[in-house]
Amino acid sequence: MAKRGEKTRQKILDSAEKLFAKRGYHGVTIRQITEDAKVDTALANYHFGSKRNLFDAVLLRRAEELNKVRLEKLEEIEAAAENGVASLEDIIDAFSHPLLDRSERGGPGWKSYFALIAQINNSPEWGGKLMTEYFDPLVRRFIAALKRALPEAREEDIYWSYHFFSGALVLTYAETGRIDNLSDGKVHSSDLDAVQLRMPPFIAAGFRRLCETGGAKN
Amino acid sequence: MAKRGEKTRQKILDSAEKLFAKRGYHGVTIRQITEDAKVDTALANYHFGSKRNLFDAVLLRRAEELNKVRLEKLEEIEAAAENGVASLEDIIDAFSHPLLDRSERGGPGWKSYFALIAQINNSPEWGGKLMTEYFDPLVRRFIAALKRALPEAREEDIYWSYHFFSGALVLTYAETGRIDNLSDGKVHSSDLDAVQLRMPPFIAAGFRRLCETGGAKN
DNA sequence: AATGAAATTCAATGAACGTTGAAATAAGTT
DNA sequence: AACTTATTTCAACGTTCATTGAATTTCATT
Repeated sequence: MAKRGEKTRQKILDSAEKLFAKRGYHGVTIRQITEDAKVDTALANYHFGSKRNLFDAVLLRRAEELNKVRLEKLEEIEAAAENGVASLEDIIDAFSHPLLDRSERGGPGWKSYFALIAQINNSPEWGGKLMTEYFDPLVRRFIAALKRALPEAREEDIYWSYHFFSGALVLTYAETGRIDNLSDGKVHSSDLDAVQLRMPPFIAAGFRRLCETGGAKN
Repeated sequence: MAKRGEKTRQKILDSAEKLFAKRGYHGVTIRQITEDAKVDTALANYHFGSKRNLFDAVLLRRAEELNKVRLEKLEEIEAAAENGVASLEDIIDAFSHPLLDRSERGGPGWKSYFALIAQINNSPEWGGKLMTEYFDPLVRRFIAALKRALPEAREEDIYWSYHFFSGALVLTYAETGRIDNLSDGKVHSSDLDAVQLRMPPFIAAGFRRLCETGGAKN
């Protein structure tokens, strides 16, 4: 049974997740993490080997569940479609709903996790490499579904459309509060239910405009 | 004449911009910056007071030009429209083109600057506060134009649509190379001309779907 | 050439960094 | 209860951090 130090491990992971999300990898020290977790400083290195390994462990912990549930959702809607080809709106929802739902209702750990992913995603230091490492297979599976939903589309238009979609989604779960300021409180970045309502139609319309009607030329 | 130390100041700003863009505020040291700029370590503090002030100076240097040219472009297209109401596509282009154009053709300094903005934008540490500080007045002006272009829209739909637009744009000039990986080289994140062609139709279609046709309910 | 302010160099500050090895403690196995 | 291994504690390692004060150099103006 590998359970003696498991509680400590999880406490360190929780604190690391929270603090990395707030200030980024370089903005947080091992001492801050272990102090927040109320464990000895040396335990972070004992359990994870190095600060960098701890960072990877934080990312990996929730990535697996996330990839699993998103894939299941995609397969589900494809199975429900009579011809096996899911609708654009359903694909977009299957891609984004598991994320927004966990950020909204999964507890503070999930919220921190997504805030961290949002930072990593837009940084040249981690963006290309880490995101590819953790999420590439799943994204490729979704892009295949998108291609089937838009059989006439040119490949580049699919990729750019996905890119726009991805940017909109990532900024959403970054939850920086910027839109709260801009709208003078009329809209709240934490209202992810409002996003779940609006993202599929918005993004699907963009996809169709770009991928169905000859795209950029019109 | 305030020019004796100006060359040094600019060299420090250039190196700071480059390195902050690569590794973020906390991931860069004053020593790395001054070494890259080939000036003495103490000069960063002499000219800028503190590391944090240097960071702000980097952000401010190009923000002013950026806000100026984007506002001019918006006023230009509004003046050209017969009723003073610019088209959705034109507004979107006026908002994004000055950024993408400078990132593509403005030299490495501009490219670094946008990469830095992309990181800041998605981080809770800086995102809400700094972006608001440097870009709020301009964005509010654009949102006013969007409201005129979509007179029947509900305000929340405008804000959320702008939010999606903003996320797509920011990820674009982050240029993390992720889409290069995903597309196996069929699409390049550095090909901002391809984005300029596709972003206005994609985003405009999303706006219309959300803001014209009753939005989320359909 | 002399003056004085601005700019630069140099050396050093105390604080904080990630990491480590040895000692102490806790828990599972015999 | 004795033994063994995993975990935790404690103190310290050497390095690097942002910042600073004093000395030196540079340069425009006399």
